[in-house]
Amino acid sequence: MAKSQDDLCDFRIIHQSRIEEAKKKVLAADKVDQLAQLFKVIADPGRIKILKALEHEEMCVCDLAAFLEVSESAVSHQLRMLRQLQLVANRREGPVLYYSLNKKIANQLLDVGLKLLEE
Amino acid sequence: MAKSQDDLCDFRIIHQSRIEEAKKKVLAADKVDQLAQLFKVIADPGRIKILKALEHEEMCVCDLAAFLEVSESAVSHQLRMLRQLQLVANRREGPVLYYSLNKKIANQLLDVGLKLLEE
DNA sequence: TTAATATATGAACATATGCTAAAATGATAA
DNA sequence: TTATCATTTTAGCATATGTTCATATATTAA
Repeated sequence: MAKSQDDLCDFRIIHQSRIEEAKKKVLAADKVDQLAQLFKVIADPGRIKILKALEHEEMCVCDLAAFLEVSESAVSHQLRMLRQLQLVANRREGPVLYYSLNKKIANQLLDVGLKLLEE
Repeated sequence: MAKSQDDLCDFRIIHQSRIEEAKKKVLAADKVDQLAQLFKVIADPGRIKILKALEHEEMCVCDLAAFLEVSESAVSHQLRMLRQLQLVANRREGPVLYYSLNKKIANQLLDVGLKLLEE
């Protein structure tokens, strides 16, 4: 992992030392990508409303569709994203799937976001 | 704001009471949209790296471009988004703009996100 | 003033995202 | 078995996003 002037060919460098410092302290690339993915999943009004609604009690897909006033298919797509990151989990009761929060810290994320908006 | 069966025409309702509860407790629509916008801005590997880099010290556009290994124009576009939400601020010294964090709580958001990924 | 530097902006393009519609799955009841 | 219900999945399309390239702005130096 040699550092040389050659690495810099394309950039005007004003503060080489700051760049080195930043590179030393940067998060691992896969962590950054996972973080971005997480925020991308939360960055949607519908999915935010789902997380907030499930804070109170579990709900089935059909309930959530009525609550959000969108199609069940659309809700199902959104739930899949939340499921992939394990932010929600489901429980089957006959043909009905009940969704609930799987990571309370996800809603903490929403709360910190709200606090930021107030500042 | 009358509630009647007519409101339900498009949905099969399984748990009417849960839907009512969720509607009562839902965040204001504009808050939800602002939150989504905030997370959207943070939901990008480049912008996450910028916020993390600025945690240590202020940097100019050219430094950030070298650090991220993308064009200065691309960085500038990303900085604009961060600026619009006032997550970063800049200070001019001659022709050079130095960017710094404007809301530390933004990086708290990243930390909570990282914690969530560990769970 | 002109030229050079640092950054910002606008337009255009490629990719990603989120919805709808239709078909597929899984569970239950007849 | 067949039929039905709740949900998921696939495909297609419209919109959103992020980058590049070219141009514009702001500051400084000559």
